[in-house]
Amino acid sequence: MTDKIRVRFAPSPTGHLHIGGARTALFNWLYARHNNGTFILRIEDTDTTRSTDEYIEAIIEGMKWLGLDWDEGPFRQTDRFDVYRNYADQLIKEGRAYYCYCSPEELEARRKESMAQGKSLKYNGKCRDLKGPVPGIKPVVRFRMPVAGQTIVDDLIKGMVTFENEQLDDLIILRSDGTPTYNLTVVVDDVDMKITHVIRGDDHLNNTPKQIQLYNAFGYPVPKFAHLPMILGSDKARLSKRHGATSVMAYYDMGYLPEALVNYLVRLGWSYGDQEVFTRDELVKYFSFENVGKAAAVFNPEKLLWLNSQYIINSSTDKLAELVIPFLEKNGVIEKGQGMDMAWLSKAVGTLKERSKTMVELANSLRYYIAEDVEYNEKAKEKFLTEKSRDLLAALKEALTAVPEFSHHELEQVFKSVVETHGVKLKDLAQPVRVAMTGGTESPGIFEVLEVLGKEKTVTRLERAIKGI
RNA sequence: GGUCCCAUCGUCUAGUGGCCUAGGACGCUGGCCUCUCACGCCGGAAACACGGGUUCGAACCCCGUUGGGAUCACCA
Repeated sequence: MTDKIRVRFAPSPTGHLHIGGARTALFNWLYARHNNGTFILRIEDTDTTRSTDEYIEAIIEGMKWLGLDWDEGPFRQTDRFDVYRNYADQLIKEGRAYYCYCSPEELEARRKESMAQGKSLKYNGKCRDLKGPVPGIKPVVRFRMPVAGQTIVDDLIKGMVTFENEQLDDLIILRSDGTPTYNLTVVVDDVDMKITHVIRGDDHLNNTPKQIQLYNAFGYPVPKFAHLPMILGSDKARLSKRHGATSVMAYYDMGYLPEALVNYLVRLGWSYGDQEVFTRDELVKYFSFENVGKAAAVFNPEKLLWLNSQYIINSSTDKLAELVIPFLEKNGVIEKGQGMDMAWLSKAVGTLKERSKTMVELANSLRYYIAEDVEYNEKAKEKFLTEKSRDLLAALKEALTAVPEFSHHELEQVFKSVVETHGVKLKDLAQPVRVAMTGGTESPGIFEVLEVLGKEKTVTRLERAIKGI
């Protein structure tokens, strides 16, 4: 029996859950679920000046929408300051950490100088061997890094990565106000929460050897690491607001299904042969770090859009009908809280789902089914609502009023006979009717449209079209 | 600048020394289907960054070059 796998997603609440964070969370979640492990949510809010409760809520909202459920937490680091203090005190007592009285200005000046001389920017160790305190200055606490030897990170994705210890900086673990910094809190928490695998973005790879030294100092076993490659924008720079929407919930607003985003994100860096579309169960079943690539990936909105359209096509019309309601309220097609005939809506959605790439598109197309009247596209009206089509439309209206049942089959018969008696092609009738019904030239099959619309609306719209010619 | 990471079509990727004349997907594009638009189906253009090795044989292994990225905070 091996130990149970425990992983965590540890966002800092200084912004919404963004695409990169969501993917990190997703890979953690997948690894936990694949191995029947435990997924922990930990909020790293030690930067009290930038962290807010609103962002914590936003992150939780995003995770819930994506269906990334956690087993423990959310824990907040601000609730655990005394824990970190104890660990830091222990290091000071053992001489593995020391007080540093250098001022931020002094440090900054030294960094600039090092930069100018082309040297590494690490701390020069000025306060390393200070005998007593410097009066009048509140010191920070620095961790004493080993100055010789190497630290090797054994990474599940990158392989063995070797760092020279002399490159490692004496990092600050306690600020001058006594609050702990990131490098202390992650290690302490990962130790405390018995994290077995640290899965995070590879922007943390350079921090890892320093953290390993901290684990060593505390005498704890080092967890396994997996550093995921970054997500880039189309210009190959790290994905940011400049590249468009980066907040996960912005994708909800744009009409994306969470399953599609999840599928897209997991394929950014991970693959399973040639398969492109996965169910969530398949993802959990197949996931492995062996199939995670090492190279950074460019975020490609077109492919996400295609995946979304696939998920819409493959979703049941009942589900889609439920999901589209908020979008109909938002675009003003229905009133908030207005009752809907869900069976009918579901049928309407069925005619539209394979031509809607997003829920927003679906909701917009639904307008001509639901609204009392349609607005003509000027060009469409000009081209198809003509003298020539007036008689056809009139004949159709006549024939339709006699039809008892508005079914696909019945409607097809009626159209056929009208077309035949007038010696025209189906398209000569279908397009004008389409404009009369939807206002435009693109829509589902005309028989489907009429079936959903029903007799009353169909006849009314035909009359209006004829009158308008 | 120091350190670290990375490198297959425009993009996401398959490929783990012979199955590669390099496969799939998005996008682009030609056609079919057809009452329009989609969906779907069939076809096309499109890549191993470069240079050295190793080997009978290299997209795959090694070295270098080039190019990209990350990081070097009293941020996380």
